[in-house]
Amino acid sequence: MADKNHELRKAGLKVTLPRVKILQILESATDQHHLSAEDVYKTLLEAGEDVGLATVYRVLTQFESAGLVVRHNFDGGHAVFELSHEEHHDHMVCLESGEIIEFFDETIERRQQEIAEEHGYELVDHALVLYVRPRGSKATRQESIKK
Amino acid sequence: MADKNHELRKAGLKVTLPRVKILQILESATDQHHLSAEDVYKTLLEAGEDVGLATVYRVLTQFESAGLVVRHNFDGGHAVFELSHEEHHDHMVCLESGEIIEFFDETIERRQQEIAEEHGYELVDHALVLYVRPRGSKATRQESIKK
DNA sequence: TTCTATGCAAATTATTTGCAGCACT
DNA sequence: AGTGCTGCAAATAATTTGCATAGAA
Repeated sequence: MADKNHELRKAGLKVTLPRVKILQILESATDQHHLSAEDVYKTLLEAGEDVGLATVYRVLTQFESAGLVVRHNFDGGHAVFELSHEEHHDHMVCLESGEIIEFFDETIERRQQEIAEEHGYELVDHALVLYVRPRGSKATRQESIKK
Repeated sequence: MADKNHELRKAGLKVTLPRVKILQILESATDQHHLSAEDVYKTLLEAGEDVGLATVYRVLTQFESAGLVVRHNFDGGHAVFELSHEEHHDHMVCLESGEIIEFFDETIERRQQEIAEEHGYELVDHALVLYVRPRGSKATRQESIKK
């Protein structure tokens, strides 16, 4: 736990209850570690914490700047945040269950790099999301999960 | 032009002035054919047309359902629309100029397909955006264009 | 005439900001 | 006391919806 606090200090953020709690929530979200600000907020309320939604947004944004979390703008209006792993990865979203699967592919990574260069650019970042459905399902892109 | 009207009819949409105008705007946006609803709205106003912003959103959404346009949720809050080309392509966004470059890469397309399958899924759609900067530039992901 | 489509204003959703009070140094 | 942090409410930004009327078939 001194560990976690250190992460915050290192980021130039004071160790406060909301920040520690939010970090905990992000860490303990094992099954689905992509949470929206609203998700985090609800979890806090359920835990009996008295934290405002505005603070959740502020803290998540600070964490993002500090590199502690990554913000994703998948389709569907709201952003989701995940604790930043050391290793980069992309995402696959199941249109039927809303489940998010992570993957990493060396070939794709390399090609992206090359493509940017071929066009005279330098690759800074990228966002790749595969929208998929279980084999045989009829789920379409339109009916994306609103969750 | 009977051509365009036919496109609309084929989509089950009546040929009305707002729809025809919006289609024209999308077609004539040669240099940068990725327009936000607001962009389209402004262009209409400049052209002296009396069309409401709500209608622009409604029409663009209808066009999307009809497959006439594609909606992209790049970072930065607002969606952009482009006339759907027959051939699929992905996008590269220059963090410095905001310019959007299109590209297509067979290797990446194939790998995406394979990856979905390896995980037991069927690929329905995907979104790939490369955020790039001119060689030597210092532009970062954070300061993305707000345009 | 019969619906569909549109304009306008009000409603929503996601997120940000202003501000007065509290906390820690 | 000083500066950072927080909750709450009000402010934005993007997009959607309700409703009475104008327009296409």
